[in-house]
Amino acid sequence: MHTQRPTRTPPSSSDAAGHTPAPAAPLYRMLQRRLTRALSEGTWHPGQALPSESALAREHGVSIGTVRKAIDELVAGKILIRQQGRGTFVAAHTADRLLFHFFHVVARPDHSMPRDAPLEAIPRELPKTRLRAFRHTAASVEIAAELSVRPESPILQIENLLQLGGRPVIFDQISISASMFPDLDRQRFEQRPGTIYGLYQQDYGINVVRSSERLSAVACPAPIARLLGLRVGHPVLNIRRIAFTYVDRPVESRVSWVDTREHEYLSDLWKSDPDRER
Amino acid sequence: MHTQRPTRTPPSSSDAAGHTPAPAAPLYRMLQRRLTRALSEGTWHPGQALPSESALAREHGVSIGTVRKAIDELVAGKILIRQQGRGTFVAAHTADRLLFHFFHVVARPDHSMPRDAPLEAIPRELPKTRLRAFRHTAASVEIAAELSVRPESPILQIENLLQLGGRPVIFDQISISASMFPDLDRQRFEQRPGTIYGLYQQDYGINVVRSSERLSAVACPAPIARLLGLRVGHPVLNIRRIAFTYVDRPVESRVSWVDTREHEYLSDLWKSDPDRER
DNA sequence: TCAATCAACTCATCTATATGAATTTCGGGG
DNA sequence: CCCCGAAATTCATATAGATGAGTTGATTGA
Repeated sequence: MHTQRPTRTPPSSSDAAGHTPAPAAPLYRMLQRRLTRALSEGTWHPGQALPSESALAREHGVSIGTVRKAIDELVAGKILIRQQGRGTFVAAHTADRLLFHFFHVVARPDHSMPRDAPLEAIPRELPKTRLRAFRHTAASVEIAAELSVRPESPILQIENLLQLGGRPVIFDQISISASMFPDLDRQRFEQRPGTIYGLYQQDYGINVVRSSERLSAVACPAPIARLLGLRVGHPVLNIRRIAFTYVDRPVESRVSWVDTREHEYLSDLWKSDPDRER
Repeated sequence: MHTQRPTRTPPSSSDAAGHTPAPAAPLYRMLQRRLTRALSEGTWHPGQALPSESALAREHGVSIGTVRKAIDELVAGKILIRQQGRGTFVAAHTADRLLFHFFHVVARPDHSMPRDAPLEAIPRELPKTRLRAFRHTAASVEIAAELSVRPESPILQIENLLQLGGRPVIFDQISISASMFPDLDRQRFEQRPGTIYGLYQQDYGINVVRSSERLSAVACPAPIARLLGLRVGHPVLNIRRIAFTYVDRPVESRVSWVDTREHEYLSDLWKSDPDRER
C-alpha cells in the first residue's frame, strides 16, 4: 500500500514563491532515490545482493512492478546487476567493469583483419600499471574546482605509467581529496588487489558510477615524452576525466596522456544493445 | 550449467542440426524487431507519429505493457520519441539531435566560470559548415571495409570546413556509398535545409541511429593546417566515425580533424539521467 | 559418497485493468 | 472570429496476478 503520499494531488500551498509546485515525483522515482541513498550509505556491499524485489516491494509498500521500474535505471547505469534466479547485486569494480565502462583506450584495429567481424568484438586489454609517484600536495584552482573542494585543500596526487602490449602507452595523473581517503598511503595504494576504483569502493565505500571525459590533442611535454618513449612535442591525446559517485559528487580528477600511434580512444556510444552479455 | 533447453516449449523437432536452439525471443523483442523493420522500411516518416500504444497492442495481439517494453529501448536509443498526450514519434534529425547526440566538440570551459554550474549545462554551439569539395571517386580498401562495400566501389566524398565561434575548427571528410545515395549532387547537398543526417533521412529514408568513433592525436597535415589556420604538424584531434542505420548497417565514414586549442571532445557517457529534458 | 530430484526462491515475461496527466479536437457562447 | 470548456485521445504511473526460466540448496536414493 502506498504510504502517506505527500502531494500528487493539486494543493501544496507549501511552495514558497512562484515556483512551479514540483509535480511530486512518481513513486518509482522516490524509491529509486531511496535505494540510491542506501547505496551511497553502504547499506549493501559491492557484490552483495539487495533484498529481493518482492521484499523491497513489501518493505516500501509498493508493487513489484514499481520496484522493477525503480531498479531499471540503476541496472542500465551498471550500478546494479540483475541476474535471473539469483538476485540483484551491487556492481563491483572488477577488471571487466573497468574495461567495458571506464577504460576507453584500445589497440588500433588491424587492417588486415577480416572486416566482417562485429565491431563490438574489439580486443580489449587490461593495462599493467606502474606507480611513478605518490605525493601529498595542495589542490590547484583547477583541480579544486573539479573536485568541489577549496583551492589549497590537501590532496593526494598519484602518477601511473600504463602499459599495453608490453609497452608504455598512457601516463596518468590522478588527484583525489585527501580528506575523502583518510590514511591512504603509497603502500596501501600499491598493494591493492584489484583496480583503483575497486580500492575506492572496497576500502572507502566510495562507488564510482560515472565519468565524464574531455579530450584534446596536445604536444607531448618532455617528462612524459621520456616515459612514453616519444619525441618531445609529438602529438598525444590528452584526456581530462572526472569520476563521480552517486549524487554526481566528484571523487577523482584524472589527466591522461595517451600515445596514439598504436592505440586509440574508443567512443562507442551505446550500441542499441540487444543485451550484449559479458 | 544451463541444459540445452530445446525451446521455450518442449516440442519443435523443427530445429535442424545441433545448433543452440535459440531460446525463442520474448514477445516484446519480436515486436521490437518488427517495429525496427517497419522503421527501416520507411513505414512511418521522420517526425510522424506511430500508431498509438493501444492500436499497436491490438494490431500485434499483445498487451500494452508488452508494446511499451518493446518501445522502451528504441526511445532510450533516441530512435523514437514519446510524448505524453501526443504520441510516439520517429525522431527527426534536427539540429538539436545532432548537437546532443552526434556532435561532441564543444568550447573549452571558461576557467573563470563559477564551477557550481551543472556540468551538463555546457554551451553547445551548432557549427557553420562550408563545403570545400564534392567529388565522385572510388572506395579505398579502408573506406570500403568501413562501408561494407567492395574496394573501388563508387563513392561520394565530401569535404566540409566547420566553424565554431566564427573561426574554422574542424575539417570533415565524408565518404558515402554512391549507390546508397543515387542522384545526390553538389547542389542538392549544399541546398539541404537541415543537417546532413537530416538529408539522408528526408531524401533517402536512411535514418542514422548510432555512431562509433575512434580518436587519436596526430600531427596536422599541410592542406588541413592551411584551412584551420595552424602550423603544419601542430597536434590535432583525429576522429574516425562510422555512422550506422538500423541493423548496424554502415551508412557513412567520416574522418575529422579538430583544432583543440579552444575546443575539446566531450565524452559524457550517459549521465545517470533523471530525465534530462531537452 | 555421489548424483539425481525436488522444492524454494529469484528475476523475466506477459496480461489486464485502473487512474492520472498532457494534449488535441471540437462545439458552443460571446 | 476568438476564447473557453468539455470530450476524446495519448502516454505515464501503479497495481495485481499468472506463468516461466534460472539458481541454489536440501533431500533422497543407489
